[in-house]
Amino acid sequence: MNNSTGPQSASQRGLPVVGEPRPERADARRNRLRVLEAADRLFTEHGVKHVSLDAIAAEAGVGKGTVFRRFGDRAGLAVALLDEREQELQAKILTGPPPLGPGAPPLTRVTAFLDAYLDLLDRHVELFMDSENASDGARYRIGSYHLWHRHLSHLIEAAHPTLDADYTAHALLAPLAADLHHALRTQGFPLDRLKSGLHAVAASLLPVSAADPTVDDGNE
Amino acid sequence: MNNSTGPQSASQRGLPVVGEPRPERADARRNRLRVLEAADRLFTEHGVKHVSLDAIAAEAGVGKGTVFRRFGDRAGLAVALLDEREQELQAKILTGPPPLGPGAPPLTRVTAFLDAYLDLLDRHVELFMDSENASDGARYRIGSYHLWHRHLSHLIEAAHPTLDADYTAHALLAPLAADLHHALRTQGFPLDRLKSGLHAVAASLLPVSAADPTVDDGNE
DNA sequence: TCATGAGACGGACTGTAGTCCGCTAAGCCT
DNA sequence: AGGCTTAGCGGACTACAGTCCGTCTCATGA
Repeated sequence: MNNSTGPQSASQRGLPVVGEPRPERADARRNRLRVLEAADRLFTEHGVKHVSLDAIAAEAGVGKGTVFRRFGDRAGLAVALLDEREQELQAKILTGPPPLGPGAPPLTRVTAFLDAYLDLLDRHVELFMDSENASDGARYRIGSYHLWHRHLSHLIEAAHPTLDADYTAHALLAPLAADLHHALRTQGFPLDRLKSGLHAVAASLLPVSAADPTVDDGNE
Repeated sequence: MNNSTGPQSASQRGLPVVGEPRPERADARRNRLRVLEAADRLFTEHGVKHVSLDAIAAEAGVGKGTVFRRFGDRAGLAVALLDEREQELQAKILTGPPPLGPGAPPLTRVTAFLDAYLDLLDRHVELFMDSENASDGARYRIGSYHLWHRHLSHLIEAAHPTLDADYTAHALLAPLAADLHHALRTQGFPLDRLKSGLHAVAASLLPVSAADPTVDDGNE
């Protein structure tokens, strides 16, 4: 899944394509890459929330309109920057080896996903905050959110068919909100505590199957 | 608990006070009430997110600076408007009759709280969204969030001492984020489904005590 | 090669959040 | 009552997100 805005996609990634309406124009591609590089650079240097889109446009040597047409808004730009990192996790989930990938029992896969996501989130909190909060309800419109949701939903359904898997998946993703993560980390919660806390929640929701290893209860 | 910004409080609410540094000046009080009324009126009339703070200041007949000095930012104004409604719930929890108030077994009280909060949230989603998202991490700095958190944390601790009550309380509050609630309702989830979904999560986390009535599993 | 038009470009423009600071007046003290 | 201190006032100002639209360029096919 590719969350970047704009008519790019398979063709830009070297895949053979047939029905795609129109390939990305050369200048468009050049500018897209310039903007992403500039944003990456400035974000790293000054911290995500101290960089304005004007500054990014200037650094990239393009007009402001170009940035907005391409990425929609601040959230869209953050999403595009996170895309690559998230795709890695998405690939591991869909086709990688267990416990993230298919093959392991549900609770094990859920736990592995939560850990992997928390690691990713922790490494890029600021960017995640931008991507989730820059516009109202942005988090729930992003493609990757839907993918995480579908993944959890299937696992929950498999492990416990009488639960409302759809809702429960949302509830399990809710504590992964970038905002909350940032607040807790700032309050001094170590990452491991957040992990084991969430493990305990997941474990209590899903029955342990015979194949699941024993799961820590999340005590301190 | 009173979340409004500014030197108001007990003395304005008719309580006898001794050590409060300085009472609110008459003009300050007058303007504070004007702003709240104006905001309430405009929000109701045009929808929260279509009303600017300039417009509120104008409607209230005060300068923009006055609004900001008093409420800090957009989120602060929303918090002040929600304050009264939330205080009602807070009172019921602290001193009201069971199941919200003290006396009922933990899981029952948790469930009652979740229901009551969801009702409140559903009635004022837009205002809640403003109060939680208008500034980064605002939700976790609001006084009332801490109160809800402490409440759940105590109940969790009582029902299941080996859990990390502090973290688990955050995790249980996470699905109550205004943003998520709005997104799910917009997607067509009925309120009752959100309630029973959360009940199921709470019930699986906390052991049912002898005194708890049987709890519905949240199935569809 | 060149005419053509879809689509990209970019910067001026708008609207809003939030800041600042010189001015005003409330309330206390004599 | 009158002066004085101090909190409150308010609007001009800044900075930023996001829009708009006239201009320019790439890619195509004749």
